[in-house]
Amino acid sequence: MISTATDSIKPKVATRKRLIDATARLFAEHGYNGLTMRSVAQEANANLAAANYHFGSKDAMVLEMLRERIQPINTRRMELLNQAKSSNPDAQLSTFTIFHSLIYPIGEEISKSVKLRSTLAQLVARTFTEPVKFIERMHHKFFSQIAEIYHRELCLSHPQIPSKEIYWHLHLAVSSMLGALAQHRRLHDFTQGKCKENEVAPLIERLIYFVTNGFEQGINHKFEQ
Amino acid sequence: MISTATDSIKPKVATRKRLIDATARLFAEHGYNGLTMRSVAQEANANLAAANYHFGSKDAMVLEMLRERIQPINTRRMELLNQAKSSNPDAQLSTFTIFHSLIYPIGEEISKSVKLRSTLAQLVARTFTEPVKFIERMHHKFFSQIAEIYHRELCLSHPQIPSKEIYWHLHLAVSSMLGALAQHRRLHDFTQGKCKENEVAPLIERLIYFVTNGFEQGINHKFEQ
DNA sequence: AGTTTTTTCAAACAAGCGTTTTAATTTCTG
DNA sequence: CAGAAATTAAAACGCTTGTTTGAAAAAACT
Repeated sequence: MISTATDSIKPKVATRKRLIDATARLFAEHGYNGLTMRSVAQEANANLAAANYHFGSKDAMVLEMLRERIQPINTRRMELLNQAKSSNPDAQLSTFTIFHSLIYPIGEEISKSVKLRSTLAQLVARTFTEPVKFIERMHHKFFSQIAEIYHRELCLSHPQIPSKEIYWHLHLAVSSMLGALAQHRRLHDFTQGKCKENEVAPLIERLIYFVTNGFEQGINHKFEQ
Repeated sequence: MISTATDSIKPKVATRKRLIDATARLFAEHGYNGLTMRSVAQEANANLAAANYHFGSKDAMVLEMLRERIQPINTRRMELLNQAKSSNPDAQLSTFTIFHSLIYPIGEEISKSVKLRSTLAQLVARTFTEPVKFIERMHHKFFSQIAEIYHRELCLSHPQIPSKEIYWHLHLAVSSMLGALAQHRRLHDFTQGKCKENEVAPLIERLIYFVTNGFEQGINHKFEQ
């Protein structure tokens, strides 16, 4: 299992990568319960037992796939956020800048690979809607900390707004982002063909403005309680 | 199967209702594939064969449950919309009024029954994210026509905005609504306990404002292409 | 080279799935 | 009340699921 001279765990085999890719595609399309070890093996041109050999179990395989797909997005988010902060160390970040750093990396990742195009949006979204227990735990581990980071950043930018109100509207903003990703594949049908699914950039651009405006107007509105 | 004197199909039995209720709860919690005939039977205190006897198949049972749960919401939407139009026959509807009629009925239905509270939001949302084919078809049949109605209404209220741009932002608004419903059960965790899940009214109220503002500001922004 | 480790492969396992069957029971009807 | 219809119940049907096994093949290493 250990490769050459380096002591890093790097199995170098192509089968493993093919399995991960197949897992990503099938998980995005059919969800956790709809993904079967046999379908993954077939899609990856691998033997049925290969998946269990490389990952140990179906759970472990799906988790590893999610880790590999989601980690780069979160890394990029922190990059953009820190970049914006360091370019203007004393000023507050604008709401737009904050949400841009949250949403834009997803668009980048979707556009990066044509093969992933109609897949990644749904993959990310599905991690939030899948009812399987262990995926919920994983989601908590992966996303709760960056949610806290964004909440803190938004509080700094809007010192006059109560923390709880920031929470409410950050929740709405994140929910909108996920909803838009999840529904993206329906865009063509929904709009009677007027908007094309492969228009990723226009969607991301409008989405960033949408949540920015919803957030900014919302926190300044007087709600009861 | 036919009851008393009326020739309407009304099986009068309580078992059928218990099965539908159990189906709704388990579908919302575990999705289509995670819902099993045996779990439904157990949850409903019925025999395994009862579900097949009453509905013929798992598919038919789930479809019937969805029909019974979603129909009232759509009916109420049309009620509110027509009510607003007839109270001011000559004036255009405000964006807020339109989205209020779209979103508010869901809050009503959620609050109506305490038992359904944490269920209906996720149930509606799940019909949009479930990857199962026949649910997608059903979804199309149920929602595409009312999507058209709302698109037409928004075009009437914003005659200067191109139809396509209305489509883009209606898509974002609907996606936000669904995302918020799907993520609602995570609200408590997400906000570190600051916002409670059982606060349905505050969520619905903020959601209506959120999408209204996102929509109105968005359609007036100059996007490329 | 030979030997050890890693990877593939076909076959089988028990468990859970939706559905069907057949009989017992309840409920309605005349 | 008797007979018919509707409903419930238990058991079994094939089929698919994730996982395991043990031998064959490939790759790596000294």
